[in-house]
Amino acid sequence: MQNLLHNLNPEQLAAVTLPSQSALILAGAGSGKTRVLTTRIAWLIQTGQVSPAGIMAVTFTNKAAKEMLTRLSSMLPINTRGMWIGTFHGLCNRLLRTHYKDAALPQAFQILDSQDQLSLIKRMLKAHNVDDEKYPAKALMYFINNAKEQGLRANRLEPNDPIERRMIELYELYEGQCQREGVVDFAELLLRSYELLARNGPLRHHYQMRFRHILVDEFQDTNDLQYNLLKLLAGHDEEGGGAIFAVGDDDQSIYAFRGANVGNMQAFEREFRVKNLIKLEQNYRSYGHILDSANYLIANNTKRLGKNLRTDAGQGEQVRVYEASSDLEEAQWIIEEAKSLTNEGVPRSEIAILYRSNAQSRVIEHALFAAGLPYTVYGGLRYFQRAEVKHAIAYLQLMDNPHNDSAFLRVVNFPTRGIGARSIEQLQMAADSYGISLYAAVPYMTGKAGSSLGNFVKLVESARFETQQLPLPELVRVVLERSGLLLHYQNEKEGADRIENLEQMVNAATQFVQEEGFGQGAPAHLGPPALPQAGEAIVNQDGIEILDADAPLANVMSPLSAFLTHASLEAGDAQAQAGQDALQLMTVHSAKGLEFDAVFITGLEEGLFPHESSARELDGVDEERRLMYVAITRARKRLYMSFTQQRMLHGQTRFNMKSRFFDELPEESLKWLSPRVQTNWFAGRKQTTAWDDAAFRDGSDNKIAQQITQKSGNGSGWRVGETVAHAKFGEGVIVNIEGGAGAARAQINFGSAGMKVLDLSIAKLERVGR
DNA sequence: GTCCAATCCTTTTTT
DNA sequence: AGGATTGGAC
Repeated sequence: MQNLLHNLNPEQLAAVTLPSQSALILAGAGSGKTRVLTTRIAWLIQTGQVSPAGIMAVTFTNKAAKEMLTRLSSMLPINTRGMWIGTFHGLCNRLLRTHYKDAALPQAFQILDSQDQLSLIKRMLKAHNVDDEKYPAKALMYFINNAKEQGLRANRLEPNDPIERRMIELYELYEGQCQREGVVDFAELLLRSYELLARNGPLRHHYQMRFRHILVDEFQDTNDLQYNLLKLLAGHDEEGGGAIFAVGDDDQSIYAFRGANVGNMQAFEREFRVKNLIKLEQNYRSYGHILDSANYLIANNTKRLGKNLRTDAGQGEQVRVYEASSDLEEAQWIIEEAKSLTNEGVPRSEIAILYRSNAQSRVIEHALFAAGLPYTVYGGLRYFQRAEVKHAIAYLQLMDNPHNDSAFLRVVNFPTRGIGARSIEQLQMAADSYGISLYAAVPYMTGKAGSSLGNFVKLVESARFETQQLPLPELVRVVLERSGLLLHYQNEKEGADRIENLEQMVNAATQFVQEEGFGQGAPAHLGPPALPQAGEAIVNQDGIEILDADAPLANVMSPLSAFLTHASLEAGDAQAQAGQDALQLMTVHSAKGLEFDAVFITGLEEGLFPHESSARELDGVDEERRLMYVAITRARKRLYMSFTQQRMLHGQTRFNMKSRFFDELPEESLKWLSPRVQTNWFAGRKQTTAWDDAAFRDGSDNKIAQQITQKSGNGSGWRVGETVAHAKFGEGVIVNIEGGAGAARAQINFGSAGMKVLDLSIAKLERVGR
């Protein structure tokens, strides 16, 4: 115990040792949030207040869940298996697998990822001759997910207009289709679990009695359905429920765009009558100037619970700000700074380059590649999402649940086996008219189409038969062969990588079988044992005994089903081998939860960061500001910020003003880097276009700039890309200049004041020097 | 059934 | 610009 609690600061200690009541911990960035969560669990168990089985801890990412498990097992000499620690989706999956009958699901139900979900919707729209101009698949998907996240089924939605009426009908059709195929989407995992518990009193009561302590990480990211699920589990409206220990940071809520509701924090405080609100404001990560910047910036947001980070680490270095002339030059500057950091002894893996959107990485990657600097880009295509891996998975899915139409269509003619669009269309019609799956409709087909489809079915059947007794990794290997996938990619000229990815799957299966505790040689198809290990019996509505879902997955599903679930729920990090010494490139979103010695925040321009689309959304800029807050607080020792006068985006050159966020940072914490001497990077570059001219004039080399203005110049005395100030419109950036000397007019982007065309001989403009 | 050219679309991302 | 998707030609 002494060990457990020592080294905690007073607030952390208070949080860890709170009595068994619901509590809200406002944990600022770098304040030891994960430490508090895990120590709390360990303390509860060690002091005998709860058994491991009485603990449920929920996170949003698999990474966070794993981290928690690792830390816990280093603190306590206990088996973590009895505890429910995982993501919302992972835990719901476990619940539904155990109680699949009560949830009205087939035992081998499969999980659709977003890709599969979209393709199912597209297929459905086509089958019902829906005008996809009027009802785009993506819009419908958004509509459905949104409804589910609010806990609403189609029959509970009220249409406001004919379009919505149709959407609701389509939502209903979609649900029917999923049910027929035996598949569930991500939102469905949660909604089904919610409904299962809401409907089934004895079951709900059982879990309420079991989970005395529910701990929730990143509470600010919960959506309404997740919050309601928690309320149900904690028995909020009922007698004797458990306690929820919620940890979150309203300032780091950056997922509103996908349904997260920060309001859940206030709602939780109110509805659970939280007496224990503890703020963790001591930061152990960053130096003073960095924290001051973060605090100043976030103070511009109104609706906050209020929190200010502090540190004992001293002020440290100022934040370095750099204005580049173009995105290319920005990238070049980053490279030089990164090189000198490396020379100072900072490992490359401790240097992060952050950007608002993925599209920005290309320019930087290009420059890094040219400079020969090793780098890793986060957030690329994940392993289980690669086309060839999805194909192999589809074969496995068909073997486990042949009624999964998405899987069927993905591979029925891949590798090609002479089954064309025509045959598929006929099959589709047959399936629709009988109301059965494509696979089940194959026997109704006649003629040539019938025989080739029949052969495909035979292939799947025989693969299943042949692998009946094989353990999972062996099964995967056989399927790779029998499906013809390996052969197909062997004949393709760019296929080597794909083959490697496919063979990797055998390893993934081996590792999976070991980690999940399936018997080493257990046949992959074998269902769960008839008598699962000890678990309390529960009597359901119909008086039938069911089992508690505390058994390992091995007891509720076959190795194959479990592996497929794993593939959908944990798409697999693309950069599992990212350990090498490389610069870390990622979006600000994916940087959440990470920290680095040195951080570059790039592209700090109006329209990019804050992103232009945020202006249209309610509280959109506030969310962008929180995003910026997250970015700043990633840095331990050194922070860089950069912006550029011009940038290529979607094939067009844009001239942006520097981000408004610069005006919200404390001046004394910023160090505006003096313009550097021009490097010979520019040498030899053609100067034919206005863009190139502008690229030369970053203010760092005024002589050259003036010369060029005079030579090529429009004689107006102003140049494109320059920042100017106007008495009425404020600061703006010159986007274009038309006409010659004396009659020049400039198109100027005044940001919030809009785009204006001003006559340069009349308008009173001032240069804004930085 | 396959291949290539025209067309579309582009915020952030996890499960 | 670039990639993913779709439609038409063979």
